[in-house]
Amino acid sequence: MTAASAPAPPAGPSPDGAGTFRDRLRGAFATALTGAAADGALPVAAADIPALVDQVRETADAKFGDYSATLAMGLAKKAGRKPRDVAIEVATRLPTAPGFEATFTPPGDPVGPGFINVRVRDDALAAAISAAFRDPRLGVPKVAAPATIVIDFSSPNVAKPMHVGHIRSTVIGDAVARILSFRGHRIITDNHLGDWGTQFGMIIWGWKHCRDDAAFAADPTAELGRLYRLVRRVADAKPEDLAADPQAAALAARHPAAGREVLEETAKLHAGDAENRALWERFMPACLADIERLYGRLGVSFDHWLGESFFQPFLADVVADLERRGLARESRGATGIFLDGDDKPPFLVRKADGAFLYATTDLATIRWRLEHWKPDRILYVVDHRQGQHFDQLFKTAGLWGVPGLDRVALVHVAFGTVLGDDGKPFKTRSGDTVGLESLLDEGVERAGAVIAADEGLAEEERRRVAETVGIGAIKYADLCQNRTTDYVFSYDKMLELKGNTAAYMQYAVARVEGVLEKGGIDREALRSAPPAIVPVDPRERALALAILRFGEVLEDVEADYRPNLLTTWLYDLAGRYSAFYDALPILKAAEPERGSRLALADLTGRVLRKGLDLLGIGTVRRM
RNA sequence: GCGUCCGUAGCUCAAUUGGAUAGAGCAUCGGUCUUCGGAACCGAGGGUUGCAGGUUCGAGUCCUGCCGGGCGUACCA
Repeated sequence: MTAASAPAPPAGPSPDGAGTFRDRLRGAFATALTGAAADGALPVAAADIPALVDQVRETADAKFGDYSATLAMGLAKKAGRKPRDVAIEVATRLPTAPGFEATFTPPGDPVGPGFINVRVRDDALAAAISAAFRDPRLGVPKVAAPATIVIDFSSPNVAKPMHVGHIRSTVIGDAVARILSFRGHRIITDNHLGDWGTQFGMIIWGWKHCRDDAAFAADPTAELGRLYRLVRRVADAKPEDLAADPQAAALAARHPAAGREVLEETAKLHAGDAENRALWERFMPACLADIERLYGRLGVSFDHWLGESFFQPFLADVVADLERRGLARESRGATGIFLDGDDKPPFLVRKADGAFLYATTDLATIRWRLEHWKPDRILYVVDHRQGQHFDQLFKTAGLWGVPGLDRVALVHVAFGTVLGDDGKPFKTRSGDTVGLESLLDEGVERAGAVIAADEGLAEEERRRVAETVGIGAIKYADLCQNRTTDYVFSYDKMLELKGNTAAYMQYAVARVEGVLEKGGIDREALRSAPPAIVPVDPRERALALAILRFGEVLEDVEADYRPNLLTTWLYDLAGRYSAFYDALPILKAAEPERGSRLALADLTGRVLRKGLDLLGIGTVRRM
């Protein structure tokens, strides 16, 4: 079992015309290295070859060619030879690999300490663009070995309205699901709702002691959210909170044991108490309707909604099984697994009052998923602050001995916190957490103001465009950042029309639409009779090469579950298109350039749209 | 205290996981144009990558020690 990181995705390098350029080149390097090893020219074990060909990458600078290999430098030490000699040894064998010469120009002398630089042949580039142009997958190959991957994301606490804290898990998880699915994996998305924990004890206690029936009738989730916040203060009974909240202070004075009573309400719910169970069943539909409306607006959906309550029947057995195997034991009245010695905090699976914890649920969930879905990987798209929990969870699972655990990769896809411009967690001016709904509303409203300058849009269309641009901006701002770092939330930055933003990309798509519309081009006809591709200008070549990196980028995204690699590439692609479009006439050009450029423009538009779609971001024809 | 992540241009962030001269946007300054959508394109200035050592062909990235911060740390999730 791999707890910390994902297994390398199947590279599937093939030397013979299929796959991305990088795949083909890696295949050729594998052939060359295998040959060198067989001749005894280089000390290369077959098992080392995948890691070595991994060092074949896009060049940092176009002047070095299109792809570059750095493997000679590392190999030189093992071989006891000069890096340049090793590079020459490998490079001279490349042209003998099947299909190499049809796709690449033979590498020249190694550069610097031993870089092997390779350039794609222009005719191979043109052929690949033609193929991508006709391909519904836009030239992106499917993985050779599809995996079954469970993605656990969003997972809101249903007792309170969704807020800004849910956005990253939802947006990143959805994008990862879309990308891996397009890559050809079997994806199972599961919304592991928090629908059974102490938060329900709080709202049940609140319901019994301080509910507002009229408010509940008018807006159930708002009233439940109010109860949750209020009872939380009462139960925690922190002096500074109570000082700021007279109502909570009064309640706390009347109910000094509120904290214990909340836990008792939770325990009663878990024990099957009829009254609490009925309340839970009454609250749930309203909670679910609320969050489903938000998912609809975000364009996010799930295959399953197996929340904590679903796994409740299995929890006692999980603990019993852990005890039977000698993993879990009693301590201070609770039950836990001591993973790091007796003096370190254990991984608790049962509290002293007998109630179970989310650790218990997570273990039961793993077992259930293994039994029913037989996944190769389970991804948890969850806040980095829960890193320690997942360390302990994965460690415990590794010791557990449930069938299938030895061959599943459990991965915590962690992400940073959303901050306000003061560098602290994003809050409203009054210090409350920001509701997701109002966050989206403000984004859409501001987007509306930005696009208001366009005179040609009818009111109805303008609203639709504002929704697409506003929500796209919020999602993109999140996805374009390295997911492991915290990021500062700023409407002004995310709605910039230049730079690495959704609006810039959406605008690039709309410009492509504009050109084709202006030229009266029938895109279906264009695609059924594709024009010859003649990339004569360096800017055309750069654009074509970028388009064909789509599949490589998606592979890189999967390797570390990093959607920001996709946004970076999309921004680069849109920039190359702008440079191309600015410098070279399309409609006014003579054949064969006209047809070639029309095809490049159309293909760029489709690739940009597909790339944004894989991020869960929509596009518009006009904006 | 222990664990963990981070410190990169004035600001917000990248950097293909050890590769070639550390890149973008905003802001500042300058240029292009008889607009296929100028919401564009091209360019300039701006850096001792927190500090000090070390490892090697090569370090923002790995190791050690400091300085400064975020987060987590027994019965919430």
